[in-house]
Amino acid sequence: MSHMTNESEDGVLSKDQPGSPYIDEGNSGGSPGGGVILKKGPWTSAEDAILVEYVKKHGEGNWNAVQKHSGLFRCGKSCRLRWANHLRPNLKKGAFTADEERLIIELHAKMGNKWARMAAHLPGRTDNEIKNYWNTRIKRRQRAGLPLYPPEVCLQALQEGQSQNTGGINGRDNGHHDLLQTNSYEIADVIFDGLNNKQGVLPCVLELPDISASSMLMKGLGSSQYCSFVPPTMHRQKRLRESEALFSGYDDSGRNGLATFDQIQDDTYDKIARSFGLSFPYDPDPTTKNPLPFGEIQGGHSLLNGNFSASKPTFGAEKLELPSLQYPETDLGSWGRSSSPPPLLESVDAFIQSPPPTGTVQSECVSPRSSGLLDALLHQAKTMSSAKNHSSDKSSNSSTVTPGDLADSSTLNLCETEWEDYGEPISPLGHSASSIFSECTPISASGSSLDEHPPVETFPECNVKPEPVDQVWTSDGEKEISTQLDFSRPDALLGSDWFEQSTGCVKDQAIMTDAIASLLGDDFGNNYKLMGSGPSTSSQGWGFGSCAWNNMPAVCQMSELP
DNA sequence: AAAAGTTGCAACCGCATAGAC
DNA sequence: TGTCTATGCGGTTGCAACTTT
Repeated sequence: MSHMTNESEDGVLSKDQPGSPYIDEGNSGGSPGGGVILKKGPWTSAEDAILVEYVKKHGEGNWNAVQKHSGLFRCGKSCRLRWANHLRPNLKKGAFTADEERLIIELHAKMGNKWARMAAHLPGRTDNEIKNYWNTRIKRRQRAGLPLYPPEVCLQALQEGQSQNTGGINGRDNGHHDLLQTNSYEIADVIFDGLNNKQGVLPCVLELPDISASSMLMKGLGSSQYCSFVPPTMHRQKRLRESEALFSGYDDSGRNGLATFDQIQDDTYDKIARSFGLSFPYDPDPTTKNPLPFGEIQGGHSLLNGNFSASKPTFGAEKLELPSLQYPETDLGSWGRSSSPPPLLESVDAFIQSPPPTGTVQSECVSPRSSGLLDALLHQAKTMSSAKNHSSDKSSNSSTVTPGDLADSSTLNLCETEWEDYGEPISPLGHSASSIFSECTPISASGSSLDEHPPVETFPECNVKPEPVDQVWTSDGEKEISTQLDFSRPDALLGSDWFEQSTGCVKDQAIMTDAIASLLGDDFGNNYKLMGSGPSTSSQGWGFGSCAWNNMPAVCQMSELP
């Protein structure tokens, strides 16, 4: 959309008209004091022409000289912005393509709000354009109750992160190169997206002295972006429309599964979520209360702008980084090469192999602040795993509470408090992340698949009544997910072949199980009892897993023990 | 049909930072 | 070392277009 409404009014000062700068009456601004009054507001085509001409002659840069030499009454900053965002040659106009969208998502998962860096990967696109797109996307997805990142992105980050363990710290440098070839938004998108969003579970956010990962969680997962419910005040019709719009945003024939799944996920949400007994804003019952999702900041404008405003209170977090996987070129000394993303997992692995002395857990587990959300989650999960392992080792010998324990406890207490604060002591879902991960392989190995009913496990305390979903997803007639899937058993999904294929869960199960188990920690388990069952490695824990692995079908349910 | 509300985008501002001088 | 300039970024605003009431 253009704001060039004053085409007749050039808004430029002819070089032979010194001393009488044009000031757009409707957009007058500039500095009233001393010197030239600079024009603000929309650029006119005449101004554009002047700027283009100037750049042709003098090249880019030295923008403050533009005003002096061209007669443009625009500040250098404005000139630079105009040039960079609109006049620069080779700029790509029009809507983002599917591949570009996917790339943006992927890049954002890795970089966070590093728009310029993202733009570098998108030839012809500007940082501002990407930022606007992202903010718009966030708004749409929030309103539609969708997660910010497609699960595939999370999983890819996960896999990449883990591959770093063996592939070296440069493993992710090339992460974006194959983004455009990524064509794997498959059913997991539906399932995970749906589960994630509708469950709106983020009861627990780790709060470590180092705010990196936790802040990301606070601002990312903790925000409605990740645990988003549509505000209850939104009209259903509007939400539906927005969902349609959202879907249409991915609607592009020939596109991969991302479009397909995004297109149907709202319906799928309904089905899946209802099968979990979830209540979410689509509930037509006006009496239904939709408590704010965890992390939802009431009135938080930051949520709308999608930038996770650090200035907004987020569970007490201070000025925070965004939920990004930012890995600036600087400040990576401890991580090795500056050009590489922080080798989270290497570090964690090393950490696990060489547990720090008690009491140094947190300080030694400083999350690379430059890392992104997903990496941060990984990092935190594994860090906690290591910490827990260590502390549990110690606890076998002594009941001494270590600082690390204290941190965990406080964190978990926080979680508990937040559960209570939000008046939702019961997770809408019914399985623990740990159990999910722990069951991943066995179920797969035992042949549980989407084509068969998973064994109906007993969930003695489970409030969720399984409800068969008629059809989860159908795509081009090739991959039809069984209608018999018991979504109260997300492990059925996890154990399925497609899940294994799409997530690589089995491969990394041991690591993840351990990490998640730690996240679900024993401390937390003291307060909450896992409602699910299964050979969980941390059967008494709850909570963070389903949030940290927001895009995992971590299905948890908890109830507060007396 | 009109008013009110919403959305998307261009553009701006303030601040932080890097690099040149 | 300090200053200046360019750049990047988060946040915000204004407005036309669009949608809803």
